[in-house]
Amino acid sequence: MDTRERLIESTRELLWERGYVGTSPKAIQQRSGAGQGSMYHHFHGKPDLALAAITRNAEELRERARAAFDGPGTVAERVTAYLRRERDALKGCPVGRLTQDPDVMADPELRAPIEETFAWLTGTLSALLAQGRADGELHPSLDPAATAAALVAVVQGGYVLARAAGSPDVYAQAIEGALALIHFQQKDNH
Amino acid sequence: MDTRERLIESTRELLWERGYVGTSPKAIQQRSGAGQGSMYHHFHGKPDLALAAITRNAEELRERARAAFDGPGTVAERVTAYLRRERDALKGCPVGRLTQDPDVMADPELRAPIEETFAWLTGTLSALLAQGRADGELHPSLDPAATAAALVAVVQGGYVLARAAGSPDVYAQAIEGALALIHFQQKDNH
DNA sequence: GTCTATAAATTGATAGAC
DNA sequence: GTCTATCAATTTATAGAC
Repeated sequence: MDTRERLIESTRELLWERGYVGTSPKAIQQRSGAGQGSMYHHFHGKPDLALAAITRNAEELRERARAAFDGPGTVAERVTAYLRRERDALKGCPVGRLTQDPDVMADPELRAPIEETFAWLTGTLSALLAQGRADGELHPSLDPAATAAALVAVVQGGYVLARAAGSPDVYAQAIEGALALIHFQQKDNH
Repeated sequence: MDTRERLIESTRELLWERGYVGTSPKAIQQRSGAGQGSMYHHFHGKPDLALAAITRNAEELRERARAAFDGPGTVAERVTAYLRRERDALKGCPVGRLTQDPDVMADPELRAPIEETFAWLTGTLSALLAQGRADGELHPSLDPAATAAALVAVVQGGYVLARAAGSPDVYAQAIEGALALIHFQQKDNH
C-alpha cells in the first residue's frame, strides 16, 4: 500500500473512531506512518483528505447494503438479512456518526456523500418493500417509505444504545424488535 | 442567573451543538460571558464542568420522558405520545449524541449519566409495554424489551437520518413507520 | 515524493493581582 | 469571585532543502 493509500485508510479509521473534529493531522500522520510534508503533498489539507476517506466509507457502506438487498430469497428474507448482518455495534456506523460532526455538516463537500448515502439507503429499501407489497408478499397497508426510514433508523439508533450500554446486546435486541415490523406485515402471518 | 449557572447552561448548549471534543473552554467562556479565571474558580476544568452539564441534560431528558409515560390514556396512547412528542430533529438528542464522543465514553464519570439514562429509558418503556400486555391491551407475542429497544433506537436513529437529509421530515417518517410496531400488536387491530 | 524547520492560532490550564 | 498574564502543548498548516 503506498503512502497516499495509507493516509486515506488511516483517516477512515480515525474518522470512524473519533470523528472529524477529534481527528488531528498529527494523529493521521502517526497512524499512517507518513510525515508532515508527505501528507500535504498528497492532499491539500484535512478537509481534502477527509473527503477522500468519507467518500470511500460511503461507497463501502453501499456495497455491503447492496449485497444484502440483491441477495437470494423473498423481500422479507432479504430485508431481514440486511438487518441481521453482522456489524460491530460498539464501533457504530462510519457514515452515520459523521452527522453528529458540526464541521462536517457545515461543509457542503463533506456533507454531500453522507446525505447521498442515506438517501440511497432509505430509497432502495423503500423500493424493495414496495416491490414486496406489489408482489402480494407484504400487506397492502405497509407504508414502504415510512417503514424503510424506521428500519434504517433502528440500525443507526441501535449503535447509540449499544455504545451507551457498553454492550452490543442492546443493538441486537433493537434489531429483533424492529423485525416485527416486517413479520407482522407478511400476509401469511395474520 | 449567576455565573456558575450561566457556565453550566452554555456548556449544555455547546455539548449539544458540538460535542465534548468540539467544545473548548474558550467557547464556553465566550457564550456564558464568564472570564477565564471565573470558569476555573467554579469548576476544576473542562471535565468537571461537562459532568455538571451532562448530568443536567440527562435529568431533563428523563423528566420529559416521564411526563409522556405517566400521562393519560392507554399504554399504546402513552407510547405514541412519547414517540410523537415534538423534538428538534435537526438538533438531535443532547444525551445520545455524546455516545459518539470518544473522550466522553473513555471517562467513567462522564459516561455514567449517559449509560444510566438509556438504561432507565428502555427499562421504563419496556415495563410500560409489559403492563399493556398483562392488561390484555397488547398482544401476548409482543416482546417488551426488544420493542422498547427498537422504539428508543428509532428516535435516536431518526435524528441521524434528519441530520443527514438536512430536514426533519425523515425523522417524522421513521417515527410513523415505527408506530406500526404498536399498532399491529394492539389486540383489536388484527 | 519525503523530510525538517518554522509559525500563527488555539487549547486547556495555572498564577497571582484586585 | 473575577480579572489579566503567562504557559506548554497541540493544531493546521507553509517553506524550502533533499
